[in-house]
Amino acid sequence: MRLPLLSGETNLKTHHCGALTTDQINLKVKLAGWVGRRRDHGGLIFIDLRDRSGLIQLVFDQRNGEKLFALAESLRSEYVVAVEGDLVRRSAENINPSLPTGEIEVHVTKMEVLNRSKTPPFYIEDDLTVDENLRLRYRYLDLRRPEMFNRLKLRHRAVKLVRDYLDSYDFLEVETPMLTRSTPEGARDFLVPSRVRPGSFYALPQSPQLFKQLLMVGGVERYFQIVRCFRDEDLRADRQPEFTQIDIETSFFGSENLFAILEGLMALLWKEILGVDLKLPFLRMPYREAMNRFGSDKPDLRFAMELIDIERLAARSNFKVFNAALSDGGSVKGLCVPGGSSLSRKDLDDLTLLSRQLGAKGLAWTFIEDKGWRSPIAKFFSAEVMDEITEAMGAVPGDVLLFVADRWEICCQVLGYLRRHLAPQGLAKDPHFLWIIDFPLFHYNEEEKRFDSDHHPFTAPRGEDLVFLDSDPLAVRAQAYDLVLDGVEIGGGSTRIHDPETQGRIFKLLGFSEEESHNKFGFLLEALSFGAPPHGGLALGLDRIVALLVGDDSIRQVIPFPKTAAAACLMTGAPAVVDEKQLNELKIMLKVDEGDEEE
RNA sequence: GGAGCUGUGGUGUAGUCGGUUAACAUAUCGGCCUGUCAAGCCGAAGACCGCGGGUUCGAGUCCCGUCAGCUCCGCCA
Repeated sequence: MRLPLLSGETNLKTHHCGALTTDQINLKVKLAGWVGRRRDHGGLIFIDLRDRSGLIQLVFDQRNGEKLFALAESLRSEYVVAVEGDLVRRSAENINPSLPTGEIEVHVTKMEVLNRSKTPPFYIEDDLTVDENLRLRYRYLDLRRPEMFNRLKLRHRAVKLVRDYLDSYDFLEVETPMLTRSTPEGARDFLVPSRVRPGSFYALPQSPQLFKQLLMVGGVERYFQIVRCFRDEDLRADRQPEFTQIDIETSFFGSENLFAILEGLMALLWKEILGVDLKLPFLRMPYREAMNRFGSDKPDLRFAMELIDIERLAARSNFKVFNAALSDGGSVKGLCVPGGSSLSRKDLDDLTLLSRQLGAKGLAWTFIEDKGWRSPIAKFFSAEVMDEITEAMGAVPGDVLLFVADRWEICCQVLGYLRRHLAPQGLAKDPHFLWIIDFPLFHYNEEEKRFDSDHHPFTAPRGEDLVFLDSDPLAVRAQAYDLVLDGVEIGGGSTRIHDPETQGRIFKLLGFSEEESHNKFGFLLEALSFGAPPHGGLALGLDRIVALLVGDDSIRQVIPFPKTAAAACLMTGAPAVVDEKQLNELKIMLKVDEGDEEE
């Protein structure tokens, strides 16, 4: 690959190292990059010169000049050099078949050391096993590794595909504010103090939700944005305090069109980046079914192990735990672990403990053997019922059955967790996309003793469920949907409320007073009253999608400068104490004891 | 807020039942070496075992606390 902009006499590079091929043989080339491995044979030195494209072998021969050779001897790892030389074909016995540039090498005639380097704290090469602490502290060195550069590149390609694809459907990329106002509900906001109005704060957006709706009222019709979002909550492997969404909103579009557009986008990404053809359309599954069958609103469909309802059979037992759950209006559900006989008694105790921590009162279990059940609870069941349960759960000798009897939500949640926990190892990458639909509009918040939006307060209820809005809010289904891939929620969206009257009713149900609604969402209610079009959209988690495309478990791998689990940046030291002067300007006084502060 | 795992030369690891000199590889530095590509050979230097306290005649090892990283629960409209 020739670099047209870099071919002038004054430039350091005419080619990229890894892009050189036999086509350039006999050319004079100028290269620049980092010194990788150095193989010093005394009178002959080989250097792997690395740039973002890959590496090529440089050769220095003592017989071709002492001065240049002495300079080559002084090179160390990660020195930055510019060289000039002849690209030559290696003799047959010197070809390295494991290197893309293994048939060629550069006989250097001129070299300048552009910069020296301290000995790096870890090797700049792929497949390294080094403490993540170090990688994050020296992230710029970590990024020099080809593996990491390829992640950046793949992310760039994905984003470009998204932009071009949405552009081809007349979506317009529009920017929205980063300094906005804090809204109730949802995640904890990151706050930014106002200097001009002391005591007041901006919030960084958790998502551009309201702005994109206002863009619909503003007549944009098809909007998207690759946008940073901020949530001040505890981190996970797939959660960072700042992350990137592919944010989409449409007017006059309808959710069917939206599904089709999104499925097309996923198909494009998987085809262009992984060469995989996705089967369209994606499966759709109601929330209730996902919970009943898989105990999760983001089920991993790469393996079976479905939860089985055994309420009717449980009712025929003398097991008090089952009977009590049922008479309280709860459920009894089971999970069959194929080959579970390898679980030890301690494993089962651990699973029981885990179930308790997840909210269940306990975990019942039985081994399935040729003769039937081997279980502490076998005595509460007739032989007939035991056989019928075994059959209902599709169990064969060698399996273990796990049961939870509790409120329906607890049964689903706990067994769903155990299902994931006990999933077969080494599941192949096999994209099982699905839409989860028919989410409830609300859930009950035990702590606050009120209803919370399951999605967000701007989600439209399903028209036919509107009649329950006052009588039985929990029965109202939302026009909301999540996009799920192999157990990961990669996006979610909804049709929005577009009339101020319905929006007002929802705010009221959520426990906002008239004044509070007016105060915090007055601008939205007002906007809706000026001819808001029917609209809806969704947001995709870009980091998660890229991580899945790359095959990483953690989104830190695809974020160039991520935060640790304690939300710190090990490279810059953020967050950090600020100067007294800065606080004074903001009229902020810290409540922290002096002794607690660093510095 | 809670639970679990990890922390030993620059890096990756070993270190038994608590026992005296903390081992190995690699990187680093020096020497030899003209076809290596994880170059090779010879030599040198490099650790108060995350930090603090305790038990003990004696602690890398046991106990308590603490810090950092990771994973999970809570949390994440």
